[in-house]
Amino acid sequence: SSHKDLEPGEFVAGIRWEEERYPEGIKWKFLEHKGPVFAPPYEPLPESVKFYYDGKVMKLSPKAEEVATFFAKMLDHEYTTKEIFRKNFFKDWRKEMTNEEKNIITNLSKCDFTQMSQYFKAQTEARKQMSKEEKLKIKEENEKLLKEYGFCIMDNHRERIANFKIEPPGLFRGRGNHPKMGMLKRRIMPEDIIINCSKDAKVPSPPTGHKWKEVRHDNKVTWLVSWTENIQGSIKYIMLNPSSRIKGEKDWQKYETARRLKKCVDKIRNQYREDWKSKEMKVRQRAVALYFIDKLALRAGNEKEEGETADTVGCCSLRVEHINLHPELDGQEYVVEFDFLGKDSIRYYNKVPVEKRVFKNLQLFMENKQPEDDLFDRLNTGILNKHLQDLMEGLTAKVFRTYNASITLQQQLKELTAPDENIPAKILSYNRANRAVAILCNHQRAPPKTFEKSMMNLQSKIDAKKEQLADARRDLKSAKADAKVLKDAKTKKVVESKKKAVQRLEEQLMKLEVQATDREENKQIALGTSKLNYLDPRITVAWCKKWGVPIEKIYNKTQREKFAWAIDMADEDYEF
DNA sequence: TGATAAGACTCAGAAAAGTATAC
DNA sequence: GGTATACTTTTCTGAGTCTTATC
Repeated sequence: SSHKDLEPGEFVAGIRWEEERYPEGIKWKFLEHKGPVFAPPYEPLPESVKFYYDGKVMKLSPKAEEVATFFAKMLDHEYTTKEIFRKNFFKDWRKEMTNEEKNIITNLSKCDFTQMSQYFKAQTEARKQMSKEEKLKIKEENEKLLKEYGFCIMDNHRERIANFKIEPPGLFRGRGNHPKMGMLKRRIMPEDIIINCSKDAKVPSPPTGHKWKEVRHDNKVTWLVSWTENIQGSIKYIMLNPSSRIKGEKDWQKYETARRLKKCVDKIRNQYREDWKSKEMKVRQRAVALYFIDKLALRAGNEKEEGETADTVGCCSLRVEHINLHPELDGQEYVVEFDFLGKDSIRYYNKVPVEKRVFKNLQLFMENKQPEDDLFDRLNTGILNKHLQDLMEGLTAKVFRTYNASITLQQQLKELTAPDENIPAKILSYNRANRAVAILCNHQRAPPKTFEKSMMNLQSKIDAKKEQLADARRDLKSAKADAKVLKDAKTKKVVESKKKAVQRLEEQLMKLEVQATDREENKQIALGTSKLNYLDPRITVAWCKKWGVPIEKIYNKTQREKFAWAIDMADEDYEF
């Protein structure tokens, strides 16, 4: 099928993600589902598991006990030692205590949760030791639950729901230095739940003895269920899986917007370079910020309410303290040194040579400011995006990330793929291209705990393989010598088989070495996020087709489901 | 009407669960 | 051939972006 140049939503018979157009803003006509699955009720601890306060056994009321178990389960984790975590936890825990408990338990440090903690560890261990039959039984129950609650009907399709289970109560763990860490995430009840479905659908029934907060029929949104969470007061949603029509189509649209940017990006770049010279400070700031977003793939950087979240920034919210200007550094002129915490408190550290004009502008923006002042004091994401909207319909700051990620993949694949390499080497090239994007987008991960060890294991495998290969070569050599003397069919055959053995070992060795390189280069880099969210999957599909690499080598089952639209659509000459 | 808050959606890495491989 | 370990996939839910509603 060659309909690669269709616009999103354009009609092609028989292909589900191109099936139907809706009027502006309408997301569906029919929606029916069974509602959410609630967290299992709290099971009180056995009598034998004791809690001690100030060295003395103390029986806790069920509510206080439940919250105590949340803490006990996290005892091994670093954040139970953090001041803020402990303070927040203790404050919320006390709210769940009876008056009597409140009078006794006044100091968290005097609480001894070790028995609880050991009890849960033993339970985890027991779960691992379960018999095959018991494990199978649990698996079957999960499948039954998925079958009943994990799907919905949206228009003419049965679609997988992403998160049909309600988040269980527990202690909030933010990322980085979150001021609310340790607070109690309360149990969500049917009375908190808003159900969204179509008027002609069967409304899901709430658990016996309960009522929904509300049932609404809003086909301008895609969610099925929502509730308000108690830590930040924000709304949580149950939505569809990425394999669904509604998500797939949106994903496609995202990449089409990025492709439209490709057509006008040169013009936009010229424009912001002009704007570096503007008389208006606001315009200059906008132009420098946009330059960063384009060149460095920074996020937009919305304002955040102070004290409500970890202190992280994006481009527009950068502060003076986050950059350092070096007129000269390591033989390069006009270097900007970035050091700040971005989304999820992941550190962004980069030394970037910039154009003189950008450098001079930054000096100007920083004049007479304190470290904690905004670098771009005349700019925010609203102003920036409004400007971008004028440059291209649908253009916002994040489109630059998508565009630069995808174009980088395409370029890198072109550059790195050697036509006569074998499949494993091709896959290494793909991973390297993917890695270039992950580095651009600053997608990092904590090095795996067993990284050093697993590297050493791999190295010893390589060494062993090298020895095998040396042996095989020696054998081949002596077989050849024999053949030279004897010249009979039998010895010739032996030479052939020894040759094959050497070849096979060479291939195996090469595969291992490739694996080692790949793993080493990947130590602190997370490839998943870019693969899933930034790279136009059609580039990958085309590359696989062009070089005969099976798509399964690049995308696993879930990823193939998510990118089904692209796998169907792109042929080998697709260009982003 | 424009600033702000609420709402809806995408994107994020850690951890748990599942599977393959080594021993 | 069974079990421990390593590696991969899935789940989880927090943290962003951007749009829409509200005062």
